[in-house]
Amino acid sequence: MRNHQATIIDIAKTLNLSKSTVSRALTGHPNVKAKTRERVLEMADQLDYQRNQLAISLLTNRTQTIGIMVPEFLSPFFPRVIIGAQDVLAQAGYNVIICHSNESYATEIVNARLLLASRVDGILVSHTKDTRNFEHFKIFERKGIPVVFFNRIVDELDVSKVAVDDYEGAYRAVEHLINTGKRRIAHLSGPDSLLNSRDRLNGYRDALTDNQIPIDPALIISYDLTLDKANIYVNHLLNLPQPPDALFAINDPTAIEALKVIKNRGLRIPDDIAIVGFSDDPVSALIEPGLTTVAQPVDDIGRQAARLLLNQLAAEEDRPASELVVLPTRLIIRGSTSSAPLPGNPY
Amino acid sequence: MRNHQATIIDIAKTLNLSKSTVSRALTGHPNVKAKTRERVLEMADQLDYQRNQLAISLLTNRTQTIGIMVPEFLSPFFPRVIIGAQDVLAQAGYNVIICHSNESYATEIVNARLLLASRVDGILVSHTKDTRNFEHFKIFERKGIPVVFFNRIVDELDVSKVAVDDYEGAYRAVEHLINTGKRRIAHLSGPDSLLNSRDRLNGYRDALTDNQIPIDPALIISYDLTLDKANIYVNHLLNLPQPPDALFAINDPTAIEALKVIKNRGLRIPDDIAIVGFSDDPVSALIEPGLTTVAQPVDDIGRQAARLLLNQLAAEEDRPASELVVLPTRLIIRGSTSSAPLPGNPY
DNA sequence: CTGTTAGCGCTTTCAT
DNA sequence: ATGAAAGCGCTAACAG
Repeated sequence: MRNHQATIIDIAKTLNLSKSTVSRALTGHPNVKAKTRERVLEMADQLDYQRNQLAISLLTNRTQTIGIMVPEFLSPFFPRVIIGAQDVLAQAGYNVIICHSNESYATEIVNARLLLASRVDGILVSHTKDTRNFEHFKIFERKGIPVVFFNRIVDELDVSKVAVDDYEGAYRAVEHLINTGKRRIAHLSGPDSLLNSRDRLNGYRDALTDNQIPIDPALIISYDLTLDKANIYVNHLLNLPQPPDALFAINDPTAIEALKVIKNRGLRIPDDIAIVGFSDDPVSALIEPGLTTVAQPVDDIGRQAARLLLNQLAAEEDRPASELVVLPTRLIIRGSTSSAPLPGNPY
Repeated sequence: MRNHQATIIDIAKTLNLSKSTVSRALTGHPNVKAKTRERVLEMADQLDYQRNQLAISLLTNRTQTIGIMVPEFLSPFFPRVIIGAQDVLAQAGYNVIICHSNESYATEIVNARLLLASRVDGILVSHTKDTRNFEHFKIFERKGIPVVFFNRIVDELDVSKVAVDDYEGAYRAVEHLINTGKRRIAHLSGPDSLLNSRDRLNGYRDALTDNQIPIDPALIISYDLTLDKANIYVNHLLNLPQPPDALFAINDPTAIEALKVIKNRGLRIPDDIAIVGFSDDPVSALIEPGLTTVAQPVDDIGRQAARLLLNQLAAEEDRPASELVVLPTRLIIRGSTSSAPLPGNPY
């Protein structure tokens, strides 16, 4: 059974004060006699009083709560982003509600409604791979609730965004493969609905073209990020009449799945086929061989996104112009592309 | 700038109705003319109306929100538990606020206050390794807000709890090491403040004793789960005059850290030294050699904890008796203890 | 079927 | 320095 939760009225009654005075004492208003404040504080403590944030939020139209929407958080990427964001937001006095949509567009819409009903003051979003309509985010904009996209960002919304330089990261990765002598470089790409997926694909293409390597459409496979599909596609690539001598994967989980398949088939990595991933998930340093990968500043993505949101929140009057932050990536070379790791390489 | 958010009063005014009628139409109350309901719904849609959950919560004294407190969520364990719990809770119409205390007792207390002020209907808790005083959880109990502990549970609170059979899991793991011929089995244990740490230690001890192997205190090291310390302790163990021939680690991250140290020193696994972890983090199957580990039903821990909480929530009158659920573990044998994996082993 | 009224817990004028 | 009263958005009696 739910017990009665102490309210300022309870404190007021016991102390023979008005609730106004109690409220003032509790919030640190100057116009309260020191003695009175002391008595109020003591009684509040004694009654296990906790201010009811709901009532305050209803009054002020501010919940001090930020919603974070991510497509999943089983892989280590999004939890790390969330931790970074939460750190910055907590410092500014904001709480956080986390929603994960499990890569489902329908769930994402439900979650958006939920955050709207919870009256969050702003949201941080990385959309699902199936999201092509962004109407449910525009509602926030119309209501003046700031939205910041991160990692998976969208052109068609005029909001602040944080991304990494996916094009550049992909370009450098493929360039590295070319430098190690690879020529038939396959790309296991993500769905076309994701901008970062398209950017990485473009980086891959341009790196090949700039190095006079023709693009072979048979070596480019776009898939929906479901790992068992990755398995199928890697096998498909290896069964080609002219199989690839290198694979650039859209992300680390995909690369690791590929690595497993390739090892199972008894091929040598990187001699028969080299592999590069994207993100530098912690696993990538632990597996054998270590996975060469494009590292993203994961924490920073969250921190920056939170800061952009705070910028929007700070503006009392009309919304400040939206900002775009693009963070750099860093190629980390490990055994999956280089049998003799460079000396001095910290990995 | 924050725009005005449509309220039922806005709808009522535009339609020349009373707000009660609008409220009834919106909540699906039967006593509304079909035509009226239709007009209300249409106008609500047109105005981007979203019910204000704050107002309802203030009225009903129910927020339909559950707080989940975890010590960290960088390792994959807690995110997986949270996903399981969230799944069950969402089905019952509850939202979730996630707090992580970063293994800090002080942060945990702050988070508890926060959840109290947010008026959550219940909480799921796994406490920090530094939590020895549980007063901040007793406040919930006093207010009649149900609390369920999971994974890291506590004897001194009379609440529902979900754990795995840590003792049994540890016992079987050590027994397995003995069966493979190991005799000097070290244990890298967790802090004494965690019950599951103590239980695993007891399982380790009893397995040795039952097999007539004397317990050597020099081989038991209790540490604070900070991975760089694990590194130091593993080196320390290997430097002993009589180094261990096997290591049972409190969890997989510790085991993997040990594995790295041991490989770096050029020792053979499992011949020179075998390793067993605890939890079966996904990494454990990917590293080389694969890590033998005690698997926990991670999803189920979250689901069960959520169910126990719903049981408490469902009870209108006095609180139902608290329940204890102990889930089984399963030993998964991989290369770190067995150079020739058993045929038919799915891993 | 619809309108009126009270009140959830709190902050904030406006009086005193 | 303190009290009285209004009101945030909503639901739920209570009237009609």
